Amino acid sequence: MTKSISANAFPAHEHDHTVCIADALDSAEQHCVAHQLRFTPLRRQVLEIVWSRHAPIGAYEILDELRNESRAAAPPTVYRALEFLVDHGFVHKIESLNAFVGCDRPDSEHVGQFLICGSCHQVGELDDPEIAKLIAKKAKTVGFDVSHQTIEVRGVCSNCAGENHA
Amino acid sequence: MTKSISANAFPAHEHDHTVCIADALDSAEQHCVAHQLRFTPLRRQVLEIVWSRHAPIGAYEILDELRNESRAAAPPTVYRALEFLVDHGFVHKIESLNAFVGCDRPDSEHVGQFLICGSCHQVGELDDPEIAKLIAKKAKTVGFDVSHQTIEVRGVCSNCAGENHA
DNA sequence: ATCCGTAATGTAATATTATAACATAAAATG
DNA sequence: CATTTTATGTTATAATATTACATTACGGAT
Ligand SMILES: [Zn+2]
Ligand SMILES: [Zn+2]
Ligand SMILES: [Zn+2]
Ligand SMILES: [Zn+2]
Repeated sequence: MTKSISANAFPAHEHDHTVCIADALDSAEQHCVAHQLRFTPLRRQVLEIVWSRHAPIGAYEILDELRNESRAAAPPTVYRALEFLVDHGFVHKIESLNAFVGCDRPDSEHVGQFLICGSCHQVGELDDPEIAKLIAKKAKTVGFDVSHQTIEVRGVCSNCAGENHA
Repeated sequence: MTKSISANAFPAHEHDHTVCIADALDSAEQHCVAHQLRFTPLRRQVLEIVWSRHAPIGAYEILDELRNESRAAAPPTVYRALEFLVDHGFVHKIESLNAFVGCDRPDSEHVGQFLICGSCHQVGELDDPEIAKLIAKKAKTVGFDVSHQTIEVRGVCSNCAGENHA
C-alpha cells in the first residue's frame, strides 16, 4: 500500500485514532533503531501526547499532560524532547501557532506544507515536491539559495466545508 | 518605472536607505489618506522604526526604540501599532522569527513569500502569484479551501553568496 | 563488573513574546 | 459643544522559550 500525497491530511472524523498513535510510535521506534537514536520513555511519552490529536498542541499543554501522567516535568523537559522529535522528523513545529503536530513520515525528507483548518483546528500535511521546487526555482531567480521552507496555509478542510447545514 | 517581482528583495548593500524609509512612509501615508485610515504619529513612528533596516525587528526592540525617542510606551503601544500596520499591509509578521518587517506594497493584495537570509538576516519578499496559485490548487486536491498562506524560506541571499572569500 | 565519558533528564531561575483590563485622551460626527 | 468612537496610556499578567547547573542513566572501554 502506497501512501497518497494526503496520507497525513485530515483523517475522517470517525477513524480509529488509536491506530494512528500506535503506528506513529511504532514508526518512530523503528526509525530510531535503524538510526541508532535513543527513543527514551520521555521522548515516547511526549510523542504520544503530541499524537493525541491531529491538531497542534502547545508545549505547555504537553507539560500539563506529562504532569497528569505523574512524571516530573518542567519546561525544559518538554522543549528538549520536542527538539529531538522535531530534529528527527517525528514532529513538526507550526510556527504560526507556536505549537507542535505529529508527522508519520520520519524517513522521507520533506518540507512540511501544512493545511490548518480554521474550523476544526486539525492540521493536514501536504508533502508536495512540486511546490517546494517551484519556490526554490522562483527564489533562485532573485539569486536566493533555499535551504529550508516553512509553509503554513489557513483555510477550511473538506470535513468542515461539508458541514454547512445551519 | 515598473517594480520587478523582487522590488522588495535584498537591496544592494550600498543603497540609499533613507530613500527606502521615505518612500515607505510616503506610500503608507497616501494609502491611509485614500482609505480613510488614521496614520497617527505613533503608527508612523513605529513604521519608521520597522523600516530602519531590511531585517525583521522584534516588538520589544521597537519598544526600546520608542523609549529612546522619548515616547511613553509599553508593550500594548507597540503591539497595537503593529496590528494596524500589519492589518493594512504596511508591515508583515515573520512567524518563524516572531518579528516584523516592512512592506512597500500596501496596495497590492499579496501573500508575502519571504526569503530570510541566514547570513545577513535581511528579508526579501517574493510576491509570486504562481506559487500562491499552485499551493491553492494542490490544497484543493485534498479538499482544502485556502484563505491565507504563510511562506517563509530560509537560505542565503545573492549578496551573501557572493562574499565567499575566506 | 567497574570505570569513565557522554548523553539525557531534573530543577530553579529567568528571558522573551504577547495579551487583558481598565483609564485617559484625542478625533470624528452631528 | 455634546456625543460617540477610536486611539493611546498604564498596570498587570499570560504564554512561550531558554540558560545554567546538578544529577542520573547509558554505552563503551578495560
Ligand atoms: Zn488519527
Ligand atoms: Zn476542519
Ligand atoms: Zn533600504
Ligand atoms: Zn544575506
